[in-house]
Amino acid sequence: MATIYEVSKLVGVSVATVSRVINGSGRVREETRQKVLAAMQTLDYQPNSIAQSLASNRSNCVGVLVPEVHGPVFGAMLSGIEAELRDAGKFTIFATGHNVEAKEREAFRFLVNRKCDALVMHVEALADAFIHQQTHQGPPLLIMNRVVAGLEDRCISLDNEHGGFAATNMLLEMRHRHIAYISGPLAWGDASARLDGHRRALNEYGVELDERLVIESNFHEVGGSEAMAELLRRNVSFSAVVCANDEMAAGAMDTLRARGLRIPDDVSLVGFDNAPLSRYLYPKLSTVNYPITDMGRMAAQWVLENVYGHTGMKVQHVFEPKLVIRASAGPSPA
Amino acid sequence: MATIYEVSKLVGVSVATVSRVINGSGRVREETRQKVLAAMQTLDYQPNSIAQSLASNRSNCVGVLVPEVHGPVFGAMLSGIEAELRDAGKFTIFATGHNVEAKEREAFRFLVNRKCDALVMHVEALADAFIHQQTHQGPPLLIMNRVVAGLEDRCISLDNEHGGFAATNMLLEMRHRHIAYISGPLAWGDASARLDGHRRALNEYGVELDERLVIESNFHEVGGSEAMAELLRRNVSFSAVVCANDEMAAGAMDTLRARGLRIPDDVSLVGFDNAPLSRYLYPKLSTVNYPITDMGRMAAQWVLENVYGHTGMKVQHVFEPKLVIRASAGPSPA
DNA sequence: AAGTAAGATGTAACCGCTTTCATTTTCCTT
DNA sequence: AAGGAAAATGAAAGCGGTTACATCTTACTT
Repeated sequence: MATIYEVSKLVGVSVATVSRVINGSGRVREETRQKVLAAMQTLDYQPNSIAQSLASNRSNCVGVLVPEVHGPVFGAMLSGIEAELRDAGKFTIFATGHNVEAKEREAFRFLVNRKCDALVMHVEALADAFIHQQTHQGPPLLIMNRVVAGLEDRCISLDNEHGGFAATNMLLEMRHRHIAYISGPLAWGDASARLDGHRRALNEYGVELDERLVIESNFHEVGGSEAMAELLRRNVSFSAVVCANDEMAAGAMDTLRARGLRIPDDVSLVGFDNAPLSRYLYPKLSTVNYPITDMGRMAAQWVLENVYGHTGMKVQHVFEPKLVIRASAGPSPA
Repeated sequence: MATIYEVSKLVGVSVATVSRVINGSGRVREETRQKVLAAMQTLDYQPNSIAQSLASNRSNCVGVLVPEVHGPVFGAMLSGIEAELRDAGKFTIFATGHNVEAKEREAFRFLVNRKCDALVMHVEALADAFIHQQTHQGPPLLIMNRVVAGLEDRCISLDNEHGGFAATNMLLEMRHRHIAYISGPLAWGDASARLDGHRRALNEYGVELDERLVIESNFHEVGGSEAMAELLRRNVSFSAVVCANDEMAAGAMDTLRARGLRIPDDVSLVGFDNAPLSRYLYPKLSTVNYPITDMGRMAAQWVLENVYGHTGMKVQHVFEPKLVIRASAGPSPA
């Protein structure tokens, strides 16, 4: 593969000049520029990006740290980030942390080591303190889906509380008054914020929350299924259930159906995330849209603006979730 | 951040020695090694991987070129690749090609440019000729989900024909004789291989294929839905349908339900891929498992063995799909 | 036409590491 | 104790770019 040196020799200029035309930096006479460009063509020259990185101390790589690569949420997020960055000629490297502190730490080091110019992180286990500390060294950090106090301008998140509110509010408007809630792990910020929204909605309607109708689960299908079974076992009547994500709603739906309960005739069901699966369920699941691809794209824009000096990016830090109304929720029979 | 130079100064040896202990290359007296290790600790030294790459002409990056980042198939594949590579301390960079030639070409250049040590590609639009040509230059290529003549040992693929056979065979064993088939774009190798399997199964049972029961669609949900509508319009009776992927099966299911047809009582349905959504459908979809995560992992192992000289990897080039029997297919009513 | 500032280009140090080859040490062998 | 092979280490030349600074050209200005 041709090097910058060969190009410079072919044109009869110094490597500095070639470098200038490659980067559009400094001034080069138009005539020279054309000659260099032509030589690059003939030699099929491509700058060695590793060498560029070493010399310029900039890798053109953005690291993305997610719990998992696949799955509706992270896949979509990665997708948004990659699309936006690649349009800008930047590379995306990723690593997974599985929401386990040790792994998140390791993945973090892994990416920092690679001299990523910035890191977009969706981490659950790493403490705020760790994040704060890292902002004083190493690459700029952008935190997804979590608000770290004092670093709000480096966070992109969903207004989970509002989403939880909207879900429950819709059911209340449909005259449901006995609404169960299957939550995610309350140690996680998003799960507890969603539940807070649920609480507020009930409160605004003057409906008292029956704690027996709230169950903490794990965001997984099986968890939702078991939670629903437990809910039925408690023998406290309810006409609707809010699940803190769609997967748990899928599990809950399974259990309801197995017990011969009809949806939405006997029980209305609302999920959260608007994951692809929500459209595949039968009946199709009413849910709260989580614009994760857009948020990924926004993360990329933040990086482009704050790290690569692009301008004209309008970064939005908090996204409002919107209701997606489908068939799984209907008016209260009572 | 500390450099190798500072470490060498602290210990009082040359950078060459430090480099040797970092890489475990060459011989270093145990005592010296310990001192170097200690110094690395105190300085919190981390080798600059960019510099390592430049000097060693090895980036420790593997490029992955997929049509999309998200979605059940590619997400899972990426996941398998990343997990395996990271355990080996390698980085994964990815880019998307959207099955469009120009984009695949661009993504390819993008990754090659980054000096990836190897490329794992799931491409549809790039011609065999292009791939052949690239094997003579640039990084080693591994092709996913496609068999390029003459490069079989650089391909990892699913035996799609066998999968198609298995799906139809199961229905035949359930005494179905009028089996419709909704195919993917026949220009794509996997789609046509699956249909070939269908043909062979019918043939082995001595059932003649009615061409009116075969429809070419696009692998998408809406396509499956429309294809099913068209199938019903043709007014050729059938008691079962094989869909070349689960998404189309989901669409087909929608249409069937809208027409008041019961599954599997009136029509049995079989999908392909065993994507997550297949479990969410109602009734749960019988399908053919596509072990894509394993295949991704295998791709990574191929790279580790053939590029990074790891040994003991057992690379399997062709994977056998297996039936996943669920509720959407039952015995023929006739 | 001389003086000068801006423009264009070149020189060479440097980025942080790997690796070849030469040199020095160590440890046997006899 | 001398000789020599093997082991350990060091010196220095890259890897392919970027960039500060120096130098040489141009094009004005008066």
